[in-house]
Amino acid sequence: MSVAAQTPIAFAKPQSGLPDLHITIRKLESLGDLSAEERNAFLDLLEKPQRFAAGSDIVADGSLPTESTALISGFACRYKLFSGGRRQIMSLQFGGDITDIHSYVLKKMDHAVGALTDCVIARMPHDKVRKATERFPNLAYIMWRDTLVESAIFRLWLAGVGRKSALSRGAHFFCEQFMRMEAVGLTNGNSATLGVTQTDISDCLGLSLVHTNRVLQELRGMRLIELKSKTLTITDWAELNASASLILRTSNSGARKK
Amino acid sequence: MSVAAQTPIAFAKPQSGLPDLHITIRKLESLGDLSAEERNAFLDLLEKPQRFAAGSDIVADGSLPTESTALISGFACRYKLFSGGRRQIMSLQFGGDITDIHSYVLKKMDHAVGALTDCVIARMPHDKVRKATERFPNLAYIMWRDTLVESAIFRLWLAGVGRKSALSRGAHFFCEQFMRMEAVGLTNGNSATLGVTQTDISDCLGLSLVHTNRVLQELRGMRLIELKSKTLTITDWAELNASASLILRTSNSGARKK
DNA sequence: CGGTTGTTTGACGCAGTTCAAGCGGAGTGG
DNA sequence: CCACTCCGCTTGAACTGCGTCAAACAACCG
Repeated sequence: MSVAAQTPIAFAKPQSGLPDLHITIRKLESLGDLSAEERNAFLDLLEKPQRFAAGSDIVADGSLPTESTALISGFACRYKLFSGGRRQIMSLQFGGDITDIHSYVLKKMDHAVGALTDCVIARMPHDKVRKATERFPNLAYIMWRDTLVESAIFRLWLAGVGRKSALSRGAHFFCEQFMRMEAVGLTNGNSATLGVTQTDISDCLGLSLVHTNRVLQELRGMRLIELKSKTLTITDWAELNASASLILRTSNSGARKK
Repeated sequence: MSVAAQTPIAFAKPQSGLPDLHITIRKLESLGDLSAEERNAFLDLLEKPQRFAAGSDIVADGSLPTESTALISGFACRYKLFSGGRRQIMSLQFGGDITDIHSYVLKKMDHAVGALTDCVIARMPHDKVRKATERFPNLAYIMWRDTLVESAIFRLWLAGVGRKSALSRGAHFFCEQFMRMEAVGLTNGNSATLGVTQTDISDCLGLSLVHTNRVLQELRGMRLIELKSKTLTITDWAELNASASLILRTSNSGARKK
């Protein structure tokens, strides 16, 4: 994850095998309505797709990008690396996610974006973004919305890591990923391809790998999910949801009882 | 914290004892430059200040506010309440903070904002916000920046709760609050008034009250901070900072060692 | 000065971590 | 087609940071 193994393949060849850029539009339209003009303006922002190898950084921590990035296919994550190699993943990203509008507004990255699987991305130069949002304020508004939704997800994760049991967090994680993937058409019935390892999941949940494995086994044992060879199936949505909000972890938190 | 004890005092009397609304401008200007026109336009958004009693909700979880809120004085927090009375605080807020531009963009609150001490707030009706941001796009841009900075803070907290020891988290917490308060002029040398209880801090850190108390004692014992009767003094800034990034908690996280 | 809210201390328990080792599948080279 | 090697998954056993329980103390306030 430390070495950027960027592979800016020149896609002279036709779109063969290349995922559809329109997944970004599906994502934006899940946040608000777009006119045909706005759709085209957004697609015009996207430059020629590039491939990134699993394990490489798409955006480095501390960098000052001059472009934002849309993820077209594959799985990436926002993460922060600590001394001793400890990693906390702050969000999972997949097709349609814009991985760093932040850099357009905040300039400097306070975390890295890494490819968990092989990824295809499309860059969006900041100056083109500025022009487009000036011409179509609604685009800026929808991107703002996007960052706020992500912010809400951070709050949920924070609350979970802070106050929920490992099992609840796991249940929540699968609910969330499945719903987000469904919104951009990456699911198939009750199943979806979740191309991440248990190691990655443990860094999402703030758990050790060993304990994450045990949580997964418990969720499987409860017949709430199936997860093998990267295929996630939600077996019992209602119960999974219920487990996600259960707080098994005890804590004499200070919230006033009254 | 559950019952809204709003006290919309009619401030017919002069501003006597009322804190200065300009603290909101200091906050915004810490994020970007404002023209005199923009400053005035923003101040015009603010309605007559209201008082909220400690323990009451300024914005309720799940509500659909038609106004955003600027905190003028006092301490508030974003929080989420779980079954069994467990609470996770997602951020501390004080003078100058805009507690819910979210509601302007996202409509529905996914968390509550509660007053930890007596507070004075000023509402900003959404329709006035819309007009002002249409007229002054830079205002919208700066508010977007504000939400993104907050988002970055959420990520830091998440990483801390997920992967750092209790002591590190505590050290980080005091660093962050002090720096943020300094940015709006709420500090006095190395000291600041932090009007929150240890119970509140424990819900920020995702720790139990008892353990939070022990962390505080350790930080005091290390001569990094002093904290009594609501006055926080940073005794050794460099060491406090160093402790904040130390990861004492062990974890066989999956981040690739290589 | 009594009631209420916030802080501190001690003893004990457990959820989750660490250490260590074995297993299976997928590639890769001979 | 087998041998070798990663890499990811699983399991067991011991350990510990932090939570829970319980109780006393301190500070504030009308």
